[in-house]
Amino acid sequence: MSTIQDVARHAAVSVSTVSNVLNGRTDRMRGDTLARVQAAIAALQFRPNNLARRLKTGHTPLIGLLVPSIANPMYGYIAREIETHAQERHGYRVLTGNTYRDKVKEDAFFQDLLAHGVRRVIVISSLADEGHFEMAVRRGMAVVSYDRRATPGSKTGVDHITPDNFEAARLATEHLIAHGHTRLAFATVAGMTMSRSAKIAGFQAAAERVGAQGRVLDGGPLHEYGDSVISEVGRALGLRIAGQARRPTGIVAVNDLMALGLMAGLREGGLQVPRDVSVVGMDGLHLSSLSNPGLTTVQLPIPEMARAMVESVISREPGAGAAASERVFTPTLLIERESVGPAPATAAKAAAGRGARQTKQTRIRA
Amino acid sequence: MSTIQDVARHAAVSVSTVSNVLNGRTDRMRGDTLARVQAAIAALQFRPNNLARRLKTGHTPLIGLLVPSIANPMYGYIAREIETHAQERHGYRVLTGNTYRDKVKEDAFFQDLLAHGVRRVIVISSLADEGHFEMAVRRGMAVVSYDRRATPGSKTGVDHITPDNFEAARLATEHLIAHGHTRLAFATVAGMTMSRSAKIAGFQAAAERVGAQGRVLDGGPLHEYGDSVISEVGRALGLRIAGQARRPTGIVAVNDLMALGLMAGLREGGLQVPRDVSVVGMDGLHLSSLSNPGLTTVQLPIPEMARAMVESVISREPGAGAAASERVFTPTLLIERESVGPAPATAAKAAAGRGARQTKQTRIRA
DNA sequence: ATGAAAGCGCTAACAT
DNA sequence: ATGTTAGCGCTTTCAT
Repeated sequence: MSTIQDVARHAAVSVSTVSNVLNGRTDRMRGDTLARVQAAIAALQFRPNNLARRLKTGHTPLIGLLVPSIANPMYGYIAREIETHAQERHGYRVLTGNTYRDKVKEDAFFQDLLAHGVRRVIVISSLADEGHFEMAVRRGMAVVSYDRRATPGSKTGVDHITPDNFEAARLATEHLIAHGHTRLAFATVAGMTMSRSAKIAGFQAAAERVGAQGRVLDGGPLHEYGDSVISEVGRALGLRIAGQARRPTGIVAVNDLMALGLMAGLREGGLQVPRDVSVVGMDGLHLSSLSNPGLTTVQLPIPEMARAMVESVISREPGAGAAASERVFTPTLLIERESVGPAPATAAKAAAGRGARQTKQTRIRA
Repeated sequence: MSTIQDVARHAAVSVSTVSNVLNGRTDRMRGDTLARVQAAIAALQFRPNNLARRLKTGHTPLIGLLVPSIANPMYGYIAREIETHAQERHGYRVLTGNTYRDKVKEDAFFQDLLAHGVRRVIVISSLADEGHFEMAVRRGMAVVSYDRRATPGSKTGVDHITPDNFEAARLATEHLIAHGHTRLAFATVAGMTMSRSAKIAGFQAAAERVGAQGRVLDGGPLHEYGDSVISEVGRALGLRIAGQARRPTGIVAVNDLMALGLMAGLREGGLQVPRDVSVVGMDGLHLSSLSNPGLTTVQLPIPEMARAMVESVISREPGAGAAASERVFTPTLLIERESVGPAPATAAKAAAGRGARQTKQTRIRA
């Protein structure tokens, strides 16, 4: 690998002149000098060393990305959108870390980012405590957090980008209500995060509007390996529900993976979706179109949010402890597939139509 | 952020002494000196700057990871295993890039890694040409490639870690044969990669052994957005197959996502799995346990391979153009679920048992 | 318009 | 046992 020195020698100029062309200050030199330097750069296949550059400038085109587990298709999707946008629009690369929702691992990741000179980080976490983010900001980082609201009044300087979880859950619940369901349930995992409680609130608001019953069913805690097994919690819950005498007829799942697991559990428990119970997911993962029956779900604007996070974290001055900002992405879409049917009580006359199962992928504006 | 200078001043020693404790050369000093330095480090919350360290040593604890798309659950899974192992066992962090199987993007990623001082990279690619990897090795990188065999006789110095694709496909096909299927097909996407052709060879070897018919069905090219939509190719293929008069009764899919899409397409075409046609996947993704019917699939030893890749890329001397090594992970497992049934011709007497669908998750040793 | 030189924070000879 | 010092490759005043 050739260095700036080699180029300077080759072009018979000083290193500062080379540095100037590298940094676009071409107006400070004669045209032929510029040409000579450029020729030398090409001839030597010179690539400036980011390391040295950053040691000097304190800036590096790297974004840290903290996710519970990249094996979770939802986070994989977000991560891909983030990486692609950061790379294509800003030339930034992404340093990804799996934290398994563990505070110690999150802290360690922040430490390492700092040591690597990374000053911009996007956090997808569910830890209630935002304390370590604030510490990071104090240490000179720009951080944006996904799927949680800003703590009111907090001056952390952490930006927040989040889907409108309340609205998403409300939408899902209204869809069930529109199909005649009144025995409603919300299926989630143990542990309350901001996004989960917002979803529950949206669910209950819709249920209360029509005076329907709205239970919250907690499938239990996540196994240590994070969310790639959230579907197993759903499966266990589905099995449990199938065994209940007076079970709900319409269920809103906290996310698509949960919904998929739930459907599997319900099936194993001898129930049919949507004949016996209807299920709605949230996320709008591509996977939801593959299930049998196809999962009706509320699609979140992932690419838009990913883009917003990248813009936010790159535009922000690292370490500037401004007031915490917050952007909520609200128009959510309901993708109608086959996992929702009429409530069993009124199902009789619709039963004749069963069997002619086709892909109805209507998009309804929120 | 305090520097090594601050620590030295605080402990009233020289920077080299601090550097020595940082690098474990504690035997070169008196116990009380060591204690003072450690106290100073703690007091100042000092964290060595990786940047500066690496500028000096030329070494940085970072691994580059190149994947077609992290949104593909299979790659997300591998990436998580790689990251976790690299981090926990070696303190390495991972810089991930999505390349969409595009040579230009792959090249650009290698360039950036070089500029960032990253000297170790794990490549999950399917590009036929390995030329740019060899270039990377020549430029001083240690690279290990997943899911492809070493080019015989090549002195590239690229390590290869791969599942035994031939054996995986053979196993899947034998399972179909054991259920009486003789009209067999292999479902894949357009474009021949090493791993795909190995799978096809395994499929055909099994088919030929019993004189069965073994067609290769190509669902068409992947949409530009890479493999998160490979299932759509499967869906289209499934639909096409459903319309064929003399269709196969047993299908081996190139991977789980393809199988899931295939089942959806078959279903949309009015066919039932496994009554009308049986399907076997390959990968063993957790998702395959969620489908309806549950997907019978050949499980690949992902965690083991991920670990091997990390060990390989970390232990190898960067830039050392040794002979290309190759490790094939062979004992593959067949996970039996519900997507395989008896071939239709002999299905009559088994038909009575249908309906009592339960989760049979037997593991058969390969 | 171009060059000389001082570091950025750290490591590792090479002193002492 | 501990300290001094010369860089790693680059950017950026400050000179010329």
